[in-house]
This record gives sequence, C-alpha cells and structure tokens, in this order.
Amino acid sequence: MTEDNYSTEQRPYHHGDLHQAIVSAALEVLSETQSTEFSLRELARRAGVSHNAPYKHFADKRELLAAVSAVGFELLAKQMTDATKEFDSPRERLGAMARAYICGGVNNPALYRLMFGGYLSGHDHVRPAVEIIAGEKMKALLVDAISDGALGRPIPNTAANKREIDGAILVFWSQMHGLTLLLVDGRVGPSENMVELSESVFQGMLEGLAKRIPAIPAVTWIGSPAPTE
Amino acid sequence: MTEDNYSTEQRPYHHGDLHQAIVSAALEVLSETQSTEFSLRELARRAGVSHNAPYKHFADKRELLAAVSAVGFELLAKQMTDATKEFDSPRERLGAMARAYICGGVNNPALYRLMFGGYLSGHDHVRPAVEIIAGEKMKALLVDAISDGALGRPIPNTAANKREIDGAILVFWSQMHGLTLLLVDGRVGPSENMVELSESVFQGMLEGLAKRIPAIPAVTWIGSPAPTE
DNA sequence: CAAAAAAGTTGACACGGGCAACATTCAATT
DNA sequence: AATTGAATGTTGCCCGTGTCAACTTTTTTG
Repeated sequence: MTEDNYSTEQRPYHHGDLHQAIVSAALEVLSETQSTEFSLRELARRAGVSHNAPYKHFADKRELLAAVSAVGFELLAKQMTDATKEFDSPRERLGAMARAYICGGVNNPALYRLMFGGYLSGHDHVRPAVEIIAGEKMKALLVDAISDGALGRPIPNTAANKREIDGAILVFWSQMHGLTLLLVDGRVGPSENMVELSESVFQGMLEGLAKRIPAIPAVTWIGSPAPTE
Repeated sequence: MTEDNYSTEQRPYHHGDLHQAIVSAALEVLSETQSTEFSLRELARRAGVSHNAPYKHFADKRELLAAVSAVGFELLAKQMTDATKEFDSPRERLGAMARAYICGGVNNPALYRLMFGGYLSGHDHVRPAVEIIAGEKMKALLVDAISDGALGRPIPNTAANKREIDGAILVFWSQMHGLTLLLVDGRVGPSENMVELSESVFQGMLEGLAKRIPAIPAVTWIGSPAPTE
C-alpha cells in the first residue's frame, strides 16, 4: 500500500536521510529477528531504495553493524543514566546502573551481543571510533559512581587511585557483563527474575562470596529440569 | 601435492569418518580465521569431498556449529579438570579452574564465542543435546569445588543447600564469563596479563569489593591510551 | 552557471546454503 | 551368495547476498 503511494507520489530521487533510515531499519530487523543475519538488501527494501544505495553510506555490512552497535551503546548509557536519577546514595546509584545494564541487555539480546560480540573486533579491522566513544561514556558513569563512594568509601578519581578504580570497574563490569550474557543466552534463567538476580549478584559482589553467599531466586540452568518448587 | 596423490591413489568412495573430518576442519578454520563465517563448502574442500557431502552428516550449518561448540565444551572441561589436579585445597582448585576457564577462552576466542554466543540459542531452535551435556559437566566441576569448601566452608551438595550453591555458581560463573569475554573482545587488555587478572578478580570476588578492591595489573581499556608506566 | 561531488540506480559476477536426483558402497536378511 | 534397503558421496541447480562497475540524477560549490 505504502509502496503504491510512493510510486504515484513520485518520491524525490534523494531519500533525505538514508543513513539514518538504514540504521533504523537495521535496529528494527535486529529486534524482530534477534539476528544479525539480515541482508543489506532487505534494509534497502524497507527503506524503499535500490539494493545498492546503502553502499553510498556504509562501506560494507560491518560498517553498518558498527553504527548500529554505537546506537546500542548510546541507548544503554542513557538507560543507565536515567536509572540513577532517582537515587541519592552512590551505592544505590551503582545498583541501579547494574539493574539498568542487565535489563538493557536482556531486553534486546541480539543488540547486546552485537555490541559486545566479536563481529566487530574480529579480523584486522579496528573498532570504529563512534562505537569506542559511546563505550567510553558508559565507563565514565561507573567511574563517577565509584569515586562518589559506591563501594563504601569515596575513591577520588585521581591518578593515584587509577589502579584501584580500574580494579573495581573490572570486577563490576565483568560481573554484570557475564550475568547479562548468561541470561541472554538462556544459560541461566528464567530471565523474568533478572531484577532480583542482578540485585543478588550485586550484593554478592560487594560483600564477597567468602563472607556471604547471596540468596538468589530459584534459577534454572540450561539442561536442568525446572526448579521443583 | 596431496591433492594429486589423492587423485592417483583412487581414494575410496567412502571417506571413513567424514563427520569427524568435517568437525576437525571446522575447528581448524575457526582457529585460523577466528570467525564462524566459513562455508560448509570450504570444509568439504578441505576434507577432499564434494560440496554437498557434509549435508549427509549435518542437517545444516547450525548443526555443524553445534557439534563444534560441544567439542569446545569438552575441551574446556578437560582443561579445567587437569588444572585442578595439582592442587589439594578446594580454594586453590577453584582458583585453578577460574584460570583455566579464562585461558581456555582467551586462547580461542572464536570458539568461546561460538560456545556462548547466540548463534545456537537464537531462532526457535533448541540447544542441541550433546552441547547441553558438555555444559552440565562443567557446572558439576564447580559444584564439587564449592561443596568441598572452596568458599571457606564446606557446603554439602544437598537439596537444602541448592539455593546457596546456585547463588555461588551464578556469581562465580558470571564473573569468569564476563572477564573472559571482555578480554576476548579486547574491551580490556592486554590479555597477556590474563593470569594475573583472573587471580585478582577471583580474589575480589571472594572478599568483596566493599572490603578490599583487588590490586590488578595495569590494564588498558578499549579506546583509552596505553597505561603510562 | 559550469563542474565536481554526493546520492541513487541498474546490471553483473562469484559464492554460499540448501534441495533434488542420481551413483556407489555397505550391511542385513533371506 | 544374491538381493535389497540404508548410508554415504556426487552432480547439477536455484535463489539470495555481498559487492564491484558504470551510469543517472540531484545538490553543492567555486
């Protein structure tokens, strides 16, 4: 139907903002199919444009996916920022970020996998700048919360504290990244419990397994029978 | 050269164990190219067989990759088992497993990504049985170490302790999984430090960030300048 | 206003996934 | 030992995709 209108409406030779349109289409298809195995041609079709038009905006599929990934990082950073707004204590803010991070990942697994998967780091290609910058922004959020005292005491973001902060971020990020992916891949579930799970794991991370093992909701591991409860 | 020999040696119509040969070829190509984007036809070529022969052993590419993934799990489980052999204390054994896990992942990123990536969980397909079983074996290793007392006190693997053990495994696995992938994807580095890093993160996990932030080696985050040291 | 650059179009090619039909070998069963 | 059905391999084909090349239509710019 829209097709017909377009053909009579003699849509202009130039699309207006095809770059944006292609990225949007990619995000759509990615959400719908949860796979990066769509074709550029499919995106072109959706944008109502010839099968080669996208190549005027992206050198190859990789570059398009990089742009999509960058959007993903911006989205996630925004969700994390928003999530912290309603909290005052640094500790609560960090927890909120953890939750937002995990929810963001679970709510669009394919996008999260694209962002962190090897598609873009592979080969000899360098990670595209736009994507790196977006990733940096995310890290800055963590640094802020930690230096504000999320770990129990303030750790000013100075050169002297760099190693310590790096260590904390590494632990935190690994933990959240790992949990997100286990959920996303269905290795552990059910992901409806992700909020409780992230809370538990977050607690466990702060207090240490040797001190107190976090009480987690009943989980199912892939291949195991559902929890009998 | 080998090609020529084959043609004169009138190799038998049946290959002998093509299934195995294809999986091996896949593992080779995967290691070489660090990508799952090879073609079945390429594997067929390597096995010296017609382009459609593999389809007698694998319904489609997915199924082949699942078999490769399963081998990956078995390999990893073996490395973890071996790594624990030289240690007596459960705590050291768990640490050794963590190290082996991370090394295993970093040493063949594409394989690790295949094992845990969404390629196999996506769509409506169910995770292949052989792969699930291999994954279960790995989890059993963790359960053993934990119930033996790796976390400071023994936690018998009883129904009553299920929740606690599940919680511990979830934290541990997420942490290691996440760290492995950050290293594998080059988000944090350099991965030559992976042993020290895994040790630090492991310590941090046991003691808790709120108590003591682990001292980690100087790391580089993607996009950041190399550490000035 | 001409000329170059940008954005889109059409056509072509090679390659890969996967179906179908056929060939060869192996393994049971009689 | 002969027959026959199941495994295993092979050849040929179709279709969709990535991507290069050459051409057209706008837009921008000197």
